[in-house]
Amino acid sequence: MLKMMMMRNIAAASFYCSSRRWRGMPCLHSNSTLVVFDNNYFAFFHSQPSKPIKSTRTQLDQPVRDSPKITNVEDAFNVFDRMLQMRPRPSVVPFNQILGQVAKLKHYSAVISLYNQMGVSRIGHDVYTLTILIICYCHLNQMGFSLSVLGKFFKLGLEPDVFTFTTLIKGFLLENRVAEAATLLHKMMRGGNCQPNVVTFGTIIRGFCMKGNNSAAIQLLRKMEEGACKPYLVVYSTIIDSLCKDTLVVDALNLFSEMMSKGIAPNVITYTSLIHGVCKLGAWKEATRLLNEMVSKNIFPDVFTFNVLVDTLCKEGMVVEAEGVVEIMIRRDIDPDSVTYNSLMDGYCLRGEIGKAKKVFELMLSKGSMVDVVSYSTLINGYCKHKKINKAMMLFLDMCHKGLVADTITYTSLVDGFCKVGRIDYAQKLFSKMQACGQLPNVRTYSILLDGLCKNRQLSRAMQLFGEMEAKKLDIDIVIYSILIEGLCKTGKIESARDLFCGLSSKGLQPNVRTYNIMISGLCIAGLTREAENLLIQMEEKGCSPDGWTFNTIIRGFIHNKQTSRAMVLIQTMAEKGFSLDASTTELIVNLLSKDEVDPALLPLIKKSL
DNA sequence: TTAGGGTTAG
Repeated sequence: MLKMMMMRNIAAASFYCSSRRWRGMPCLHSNSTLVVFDNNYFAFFHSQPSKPIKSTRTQLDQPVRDSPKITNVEDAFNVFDRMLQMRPRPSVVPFNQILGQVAKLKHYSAVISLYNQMGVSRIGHDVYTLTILIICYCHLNQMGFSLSVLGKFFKLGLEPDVFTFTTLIKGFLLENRVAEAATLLHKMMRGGNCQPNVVTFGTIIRGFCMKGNNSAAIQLLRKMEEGACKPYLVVYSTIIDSLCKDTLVVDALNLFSEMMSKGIAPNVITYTSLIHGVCKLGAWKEATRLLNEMVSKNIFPDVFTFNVLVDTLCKEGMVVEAEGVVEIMIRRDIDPDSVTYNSLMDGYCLRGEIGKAKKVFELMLSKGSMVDVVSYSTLINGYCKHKKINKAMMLFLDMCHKGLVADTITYTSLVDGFCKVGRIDYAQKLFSKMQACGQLPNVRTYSILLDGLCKNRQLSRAMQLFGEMEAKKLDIDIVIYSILIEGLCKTGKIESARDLFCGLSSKGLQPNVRTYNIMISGLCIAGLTREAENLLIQMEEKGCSPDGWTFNTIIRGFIHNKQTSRAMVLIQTMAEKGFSLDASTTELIVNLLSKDEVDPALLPLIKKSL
């Protein structure tokens, strides 16, 4: 209902956005028309001032000395070449500016290439050049090279500054090298002439957040508050975002209030994190409130905010509504980007509407350089999920021809696709190929291949793969154990399955409802219905609520083991808990009724449970 | 001219 309310607001807002009145008036919030629905005000879509008209002048039309804003790598290389041909040569500063702008576009390898060209053309380096180079190596997870650039500083008699060290700390944290990051921080603090600043501490706080250690992040925030290096918006926003990602939205909102009470004003990034957090919890009313609140402060949603809305709607199956949001973006002169379209494609794939997803993909292709690895992976995943492995492989080859590098997620989707069509040998080959191509399988990849092997009754290979995961010290989760327990149960190895199940707590893992259901099903198949029923009691005692599947499995177990009266007792319990008989259990009961094996007095109960 | 926060895929 709340979702529908939100969508009606969006739809209403869309109407006003397209009206002549709105288009002619880049209005302020105070002048805007409010869209009212159940006391919610959804004004932001038609209160945001229009963006200025884009200049048609290309980057190359502008003189180098104006420090042109680079918007793509091709322009960067062109401007760079022109500068190299200039006589006298420009100083190192404009070269640094180009390197910096390309780094901001996240084309780190291109920066390294430009840097090498500077060396060939005998253009000197300074602290800026080398720091930008370190940034690039850090983002490419090549800390070894970053540290060798640090060596260049000393060789050239240059002194690294707080920017250099902060970047190196970030690089260490990105590679999970926490101890080295801490050592560098302590060296800075002891050194005297290059003290860490608010960005350094912000970087460390983000490192804690990335590791899921919100309490350490908050502890450091408190220390900053006590000291001279006061936290500001970015630091608070970092923690607010991390709390939202961990679904600790109440804590995030409390920190948000605390931040504002200290006079620190939020911006669109802070609000987008909060909106994302509440959307993930399905708290649409709260999302609407936050959207209206930000607009009331003249903070307007940007492409990130809209993408959060589009993606959440798509994940909820509301792709038509998501398309509506995209239309609103376009009217608001906010260009949908590849993230927007990738979310839409995934939304269509989730609904099984691959044709529509393909149309979005073709639209992206027609727009030029919009299709990326995620776009291909999304569509590949859509085909794989619907057992169209040949189409998925065609796309995979196409992306390789275009020079796009398939990542772990792309390969994982394809491994899943091959497993789904029973071509387990191909799945295993692809699993090896991805590693040969430098893409490491993660826990998800392993879980998919393990499941494929178990479902194809290749249990010994599955156990071998599990051993590989243990040897690699991967973070083996309950999903992996559930797959193995199911594989053991289905091959009649109930003892081994029971051992694995009972050993979960010693590994610090809690079975979830799926794990219980698998074990209960295994016990029923083995005729151990009493033990299955005990497990039902045990799971409830441990706070894991059974679902309809749990009850139906045990009821079928009772019927198969000719324990009809016990089945009827459980049907009663199930009905009291609000669950129904599923199709296969119903079929068994109808069969019993036809053979007069059920007391007619129980008929009303059975009817009630259907 | 260099460092820190928000969006997508399994």
